[in-house]
Amino acid sequence: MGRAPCCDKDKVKRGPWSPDEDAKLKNYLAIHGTVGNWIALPKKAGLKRCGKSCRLRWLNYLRPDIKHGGFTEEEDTIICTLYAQMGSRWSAIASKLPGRTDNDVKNYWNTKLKKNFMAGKVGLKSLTENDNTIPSTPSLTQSCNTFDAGYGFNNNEKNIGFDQIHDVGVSEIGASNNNIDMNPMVSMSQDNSSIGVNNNCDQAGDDESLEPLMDFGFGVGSDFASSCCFPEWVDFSYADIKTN
DNA sequence: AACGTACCCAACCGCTTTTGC
DNA sequence: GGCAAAAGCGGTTGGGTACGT
Repeated sequence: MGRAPCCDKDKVKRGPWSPDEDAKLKNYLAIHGTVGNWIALPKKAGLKRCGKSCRLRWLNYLRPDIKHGGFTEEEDTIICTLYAQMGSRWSAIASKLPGRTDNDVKNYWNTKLKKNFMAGKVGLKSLTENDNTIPSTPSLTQSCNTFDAGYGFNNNEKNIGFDQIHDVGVSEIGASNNNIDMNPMVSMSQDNSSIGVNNNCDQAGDDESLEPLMDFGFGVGSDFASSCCFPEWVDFSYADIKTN
């Protein structure tokens, strides 16, 4: 038994919205506002639509503050930066882009931006002390500074390439995980789609000792690994952490 | 011109989270 | 605190269009 459907699919219209339906929805919301019950809205507004469909149509298309044009380079950079930091949390990413919806950002990423990102055509934004663009997050890794502590990376260096962190030993991982406090190794998975932490308590190089730490959710090609860089402030605390 | 393929994006689906009783 | 309903969210689908052969 699944969850009960939110509406009777036989009695509601589906598919693309007509200009007439858009007008009805807009008019209703102009008078009554968006605060209220979306499930009851279609009936009140004279629409044969599911409430969820009405909500989505309003949020993704009809809202007056929606931007309908193409994305700017600045927006590209912000999306890539935030994606690297928090993964596919599209609503959170969209909230940093005025006028953009989560659906917009998601579609744009999946169809265009991901490819450009992989190809290294889109850079990542560097974080400064006063940069409010990026939400503050608990840090799993201290990123560049951590690397810097033991391995002499220049603190002013903005970018660390995947090829640089491939199999590089680090002196400390920011998270307090007792299993990885003995000189862990950070390694890329074979397809470069994830980073694992190798607990040095086990024999180095033993695949079974590789603790998956981070999964990017996309198969990063070797081109990407060698061409793409992450700035020092990027942490991956929001990335999916797989357990065995 | 006809066909196949790739791309774009609106909309849907269903799971998770939040809210109200 | 428990439950149900509503809202929020991310993944996926499908129709339309552009482009290449």
